Amino acid sequence: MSDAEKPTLLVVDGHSLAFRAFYALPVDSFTTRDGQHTNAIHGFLSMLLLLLQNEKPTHIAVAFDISRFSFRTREYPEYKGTRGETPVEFKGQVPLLQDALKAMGVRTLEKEDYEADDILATLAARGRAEGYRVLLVSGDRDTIQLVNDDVTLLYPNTQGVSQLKRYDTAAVMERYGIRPEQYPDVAALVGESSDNLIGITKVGEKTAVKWLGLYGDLDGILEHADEIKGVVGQNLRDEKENAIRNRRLNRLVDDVELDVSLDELAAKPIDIEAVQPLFERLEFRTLFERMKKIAAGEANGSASPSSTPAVAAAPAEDASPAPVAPASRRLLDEELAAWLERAVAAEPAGLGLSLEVLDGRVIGAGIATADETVHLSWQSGRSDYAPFEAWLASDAPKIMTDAKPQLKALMRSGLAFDGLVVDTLVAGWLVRPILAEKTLADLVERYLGENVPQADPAQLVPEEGADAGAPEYAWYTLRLAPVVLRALPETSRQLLADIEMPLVRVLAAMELRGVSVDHTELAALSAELGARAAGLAEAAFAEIGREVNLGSPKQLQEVLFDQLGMPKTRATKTGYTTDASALADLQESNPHPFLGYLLEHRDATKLRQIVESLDKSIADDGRIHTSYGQIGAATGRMSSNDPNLQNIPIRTEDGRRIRKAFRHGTEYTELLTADYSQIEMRIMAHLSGDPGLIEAFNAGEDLHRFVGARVFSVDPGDVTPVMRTKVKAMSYGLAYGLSAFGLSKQLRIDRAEATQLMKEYFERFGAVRDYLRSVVEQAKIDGYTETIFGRRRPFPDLNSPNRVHRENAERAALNSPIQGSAADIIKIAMSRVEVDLAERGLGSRMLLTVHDELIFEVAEGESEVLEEVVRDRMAHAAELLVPLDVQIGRGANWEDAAH
DNA sequence: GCCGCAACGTA
DNA sequence: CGTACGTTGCGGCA
Repeated sequence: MSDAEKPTLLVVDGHSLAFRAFYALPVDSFTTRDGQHTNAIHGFLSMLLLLLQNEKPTHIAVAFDISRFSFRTREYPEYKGTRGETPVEFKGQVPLLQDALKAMGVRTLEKEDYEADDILATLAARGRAEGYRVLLVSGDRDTIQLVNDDVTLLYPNTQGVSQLKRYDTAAVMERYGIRPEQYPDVAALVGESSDNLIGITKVGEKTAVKWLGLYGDLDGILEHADEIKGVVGQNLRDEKENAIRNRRLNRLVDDVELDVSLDELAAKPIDIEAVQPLFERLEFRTLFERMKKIAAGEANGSASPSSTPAVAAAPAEDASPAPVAPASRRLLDEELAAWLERAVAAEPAGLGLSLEVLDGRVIGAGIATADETVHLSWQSGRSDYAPFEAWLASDAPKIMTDAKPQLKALMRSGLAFDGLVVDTLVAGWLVRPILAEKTLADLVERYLGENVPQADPAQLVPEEGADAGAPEYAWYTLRLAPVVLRALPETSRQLLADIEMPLVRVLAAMELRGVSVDHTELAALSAELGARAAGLAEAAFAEIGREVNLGSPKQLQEVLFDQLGMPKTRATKTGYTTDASALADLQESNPHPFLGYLLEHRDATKLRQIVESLDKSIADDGRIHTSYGQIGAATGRMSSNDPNLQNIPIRTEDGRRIRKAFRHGTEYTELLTADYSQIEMRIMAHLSGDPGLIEAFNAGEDLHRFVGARVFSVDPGDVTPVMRTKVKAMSYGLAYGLSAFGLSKQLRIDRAEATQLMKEYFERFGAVRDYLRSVVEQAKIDGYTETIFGRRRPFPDLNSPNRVHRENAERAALNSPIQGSAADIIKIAMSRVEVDLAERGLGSRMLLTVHDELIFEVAEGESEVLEEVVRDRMAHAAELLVPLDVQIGRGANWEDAAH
């Protein structure tokens, strides 16, 4: 019998697919008038209808888990133990889904003590034996083992359930490099965090696959475990029981007793009348229409396979050929002027622009409309390019990709620029602030589904007359913009236009300015720290009678735990931690001079590293030019790199000496620093509306004293330093999702006291707790959090069955609106300050930003006016329920300028 | 030479 | 068992 003649058995893992649908679809769009959530049902049925339409199964079953307990949990209670409670919003949908399936004539199956996957395995085996083509649909990777010539797995991708990836034997081999039946061996070695199965340390998919290639299967690998060298070999020998257990648990049972025959699973024609009342109740109008069509089609007996597969093989094969950038022309003078005028009129949303940069200077440009591109070279002082320069300087809208380095080149080349309306890279980051696309080619692939020919960056040297990439980049950029913008919610578009786009040139200017750093001072400090570190190392070696590499955690572990016999510290992936807090604990329990020397040595070498790297970063102009990452941080913050100027030490005396080396340039009289005090707490007061916290800020009293007075029920004057420290730690920890455990550890108080402190705190500031809870709740529903200015951050892990992942996501989620809103605010302030300084014609300039702090270089006689501008612009960047307080200091260097 | 990890600096 | 980053050196692997 040929495949086409075989009957097709479709078996769906109901729970796993409905669960995926639950998280893939926004719950608020799928709630009936009487409040019943239907997103899981809708997503599931929508997928099922597609499958019915396209796969034309002759037999269908949907398998469900009865509970989270099965023979596996009896055998290994921790199995799937990290999975949290199923959300009630989901649970309530399962019976309705089962009702809907019944009404559709689809048989549902469940079996006490087994998981749905075992039912899949059983039906797959039976189907195969009885000559069926079997299609399995499951979101559980364990089902990969069931794939063979007759059995195909359809696996949902991360986006949801409407797109299923088809895994036949070849696809499994391509994706994993192994045969399907070997998959459980890989999973057993690697572990499966969602099932709470721990694998062999340091063994990932690659290693596991390599071993399988060498030894065939898990048994073979274990037999030859002695031959495997290195740490991983030892890990395998030490932890082989894990792998054996995992393999036992991930083997699906393919002979579950089911009181149903395959014949009984024969697909019945959909009885529209039976389905109608339920679909009406669920308010599934379009779904009902689709179903009617399918039912009608079935009645017509159409059996030919559909030409539109619901199941996407990797890339679409029938896609029309990707459009190619129009050939570029070279234009000058009047021609160029005329073209630009036409182009600007033709593309009211903006022209695509890509600049060619060599050694930091502009040497050419590509400009694009939808169907034309122009390529031009540029040299300073040539009149031919006047129209181009005028266009650049005008506010005619321009669309770029990764504009910042190009704007820097423009600035260096003395070209005025205005009118940046979209940077597709920044826009793409707003769409996906985590894992954002990093290059034009990434963006084109994701949003246009095309490949940029020749992925060379635009900065390559173009031969005069040769076809460089700039016109093509400009053209792709132009086409990208509307697609990326469409992916942005309205609030984010506002954010892009009002905050991010103006910021691009501000950051470019700051990078160009750099900050003056005194090499002599750094060199002296480095030498001093080096000498100190050497002395400390000597002393440390003398204590243990040998020389080790103090920078090697591994060697330190030998010293501490083997040689000195100290108690083991907290475990890490590779052994036991030797971090500073652990060493401090050891020093308390097992005092030893070695520990003290080691800690001091760490401090000295760390500082020296920082000093050295800063020193190396000083450019010829005597200044350090950091780069700001506008699209680095998922919360919306900027980052700083090459070098990172946002982590210059401040807490220790030696650290502060580094800040002394950051000073004003020769044309300037001093540095000015301005920072927001307690901005995150203020944002929390605003977002939570907590009356107590709002009062605290409006009272103008020391925040921690005020809060301490409330929490400990004493007068503000009677708040002791200890009390103040405690509430301060609590307040700061709040925004990070601090637990009682973490609080107790940080304050070195016992758990009970920490719990009590939190209780007292929340009794006085209950709205804060309510707010933090609501952030997480809302994010679970929406799938993202939002800042005051509408910046969104998605949280796919918030509903992860893995507890560790989920709780991490929860803390990140509750922190995100706070940290992100602070970022929004300082970004607004930066742009406004920059504009204001320019408009007033001041010579003072903004150099650095460190999250809630801005550092300026003060021009002669501008001290007061600068302070006024900065304070005003920062304080009024946002109007919150509490005032934004700005602290300003001035001094010859960064340290002295701190207040 | 690349990579993951531990450690540690800042807000 | 506290969020967000970037940088460094070590050690294992190729």
